[in-house]
Amino acid sequence: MHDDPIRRFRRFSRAVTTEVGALDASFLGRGRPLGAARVLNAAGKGRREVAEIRDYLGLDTGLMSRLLRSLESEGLIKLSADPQDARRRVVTLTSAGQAEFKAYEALSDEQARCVLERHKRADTLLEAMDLVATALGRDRIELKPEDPRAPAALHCLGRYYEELARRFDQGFDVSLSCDPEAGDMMPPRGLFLIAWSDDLPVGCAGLKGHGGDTAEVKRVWVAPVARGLGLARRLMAAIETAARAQGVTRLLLDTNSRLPEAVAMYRHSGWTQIARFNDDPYPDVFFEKRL
Amino acid sequence: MHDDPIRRFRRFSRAVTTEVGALDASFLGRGRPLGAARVLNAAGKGRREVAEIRDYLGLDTGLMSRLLRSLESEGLIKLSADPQDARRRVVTLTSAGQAEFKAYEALSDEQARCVLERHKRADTLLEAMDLVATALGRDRIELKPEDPRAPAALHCLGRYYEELARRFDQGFDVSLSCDPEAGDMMPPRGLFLIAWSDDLPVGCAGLKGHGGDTAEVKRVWVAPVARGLGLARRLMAAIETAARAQGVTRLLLDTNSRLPEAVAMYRHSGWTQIARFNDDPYPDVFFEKRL
DNA sequence: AAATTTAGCTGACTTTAGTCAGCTAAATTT
DNA sequence: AAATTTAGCTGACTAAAGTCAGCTAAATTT
Repeated sequence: MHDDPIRRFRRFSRAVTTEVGALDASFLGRGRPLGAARVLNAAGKGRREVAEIRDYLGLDTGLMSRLLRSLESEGLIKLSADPQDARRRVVTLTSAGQAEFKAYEALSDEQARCVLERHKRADTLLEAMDLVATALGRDRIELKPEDPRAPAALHCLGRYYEELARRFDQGFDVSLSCDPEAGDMMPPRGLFLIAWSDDLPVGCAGLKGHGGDTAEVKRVWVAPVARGLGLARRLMAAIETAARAQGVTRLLLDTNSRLPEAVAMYRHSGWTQIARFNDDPYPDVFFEKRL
Repeated sequence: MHDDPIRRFRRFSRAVTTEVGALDASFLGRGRPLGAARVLNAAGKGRREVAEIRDYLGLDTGLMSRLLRSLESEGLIKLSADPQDARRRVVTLTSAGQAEFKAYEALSDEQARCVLERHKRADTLLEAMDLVATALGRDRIELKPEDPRAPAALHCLGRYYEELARRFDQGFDVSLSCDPEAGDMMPPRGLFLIAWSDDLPVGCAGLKGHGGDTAEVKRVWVAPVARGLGLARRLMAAIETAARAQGVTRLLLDTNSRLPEAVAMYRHSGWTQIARFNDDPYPDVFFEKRL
């Protein structure tokens, strides 16, 4: 009875409605209705086009217009015409607006700090929060190309290497493995994709090409908090699509029998096991796929 | 940067505001404003006194009165005077009200089911949800006396025994240990407390007395999802207070060195290690505390 | 018994959110 | 160049939520 999944889920909903709802309500402390505060925050976070903000917050054009007017009359924002298309309008925060935005940010940060500081096991709590947030937002996970040397990419790769080191008996040292050149994992020869759940990178996959009709899939990784959401398949499918678009007809990849989930996934996704095709010391299972 | 705790906490807040907020909005599908629906739900869940519901939902008397009026005119509730105090009013659901309440429950259940069914690792997700919900609601955790044979008590004890079985090399079989009689852990001789986080039991502790001035603390357990919140100390303090009130001047307890957190906690809470005082095969560390 | 407190009701009010039709002006299509 | 589409604004509206003063009647205190 106390293990009933539905009951547990609903308990969770109640808890976050109460607690996170209370956090939201604190925005009212700055003497501005929530709607206006949300618009100011969206603008502060870099959403500059009126249509974009309206869309993001799901507002009617009339309501949006009035909210902008009220922020404008408070002297927090300035509206100007988009130079490309004078019908569209662009929001800019005035310095007072910047300050007000920062005040909201500080409020949120402070609340987060309050909750986290009281916890002896903040790391466990955050891990759980990441997992829940990723699961709830699964339909909004986006795959975006990235430079494999960008911070988010290095974050993913670092986690990936750490995990390999934990899984392999002999550990893992990337300098002993054949680490692709960044240029080989970027257009036009290749690609490096990151899966974003909101602002957290939760997975990656690389396509290493050299312009020929064979390319290699590398660095397929899904964060522990994002497993079970079918993200690896989604990343693989995107990589394959990109490979096809780049004229690749044969894909290769190497992996290791200590990663049985990965091996099983490849087997179930149309990959054929083949003989070793490189002398990298880490992999012991090799696959190919004809596109 | 992607590991910044505050950033991660705020990502969680955004995710639940979006997702759980969307679940709430579905209540509007039944053609009733959210306020009225919330009152109906509170009444359906057993909150019968108007003041209690008003307090729970944080409503003004005027607003509450109007919401009750609207539910009454819909034929969903009946209001009557409290027999003890005719100023107070009591809400009763009519059969139409019961049906409507059940429809809301079914809606919530269905939403929970939808989210959970899509997840391959629903158990991991629920574990994380329990942890987050317990952490966020930590200030609302309540200790309540319970019959040690009640379902919630058996739930806690079962989890406790499972954990002992995992921790002890030789496993744990409660029938080989000295399992207290239920009557010894109930007033007036003893006590059995459960820590409730909303409707989930997340900890327990027993006081086993026999009417004399010595009593024993038994079955102190905190659910993994509730650890790090200081619950064990809170339970112990409540047990000690109850023991004092029952005229106990000396408390005993036995534990095991395979539970080092527990041993450390007792040491830091004024307990003194003493020699073995029973022949139970499982404990190997013994404590006493003079009250 | 009188005074005070408490629980709830009512009317009059405000704020916030949101909808909708019709408008202007710029951009795009024909 | 005319017609159409698009982006946003405005006025007039509604619904929901919430506030507040003043009221009644029951209960409690003095």
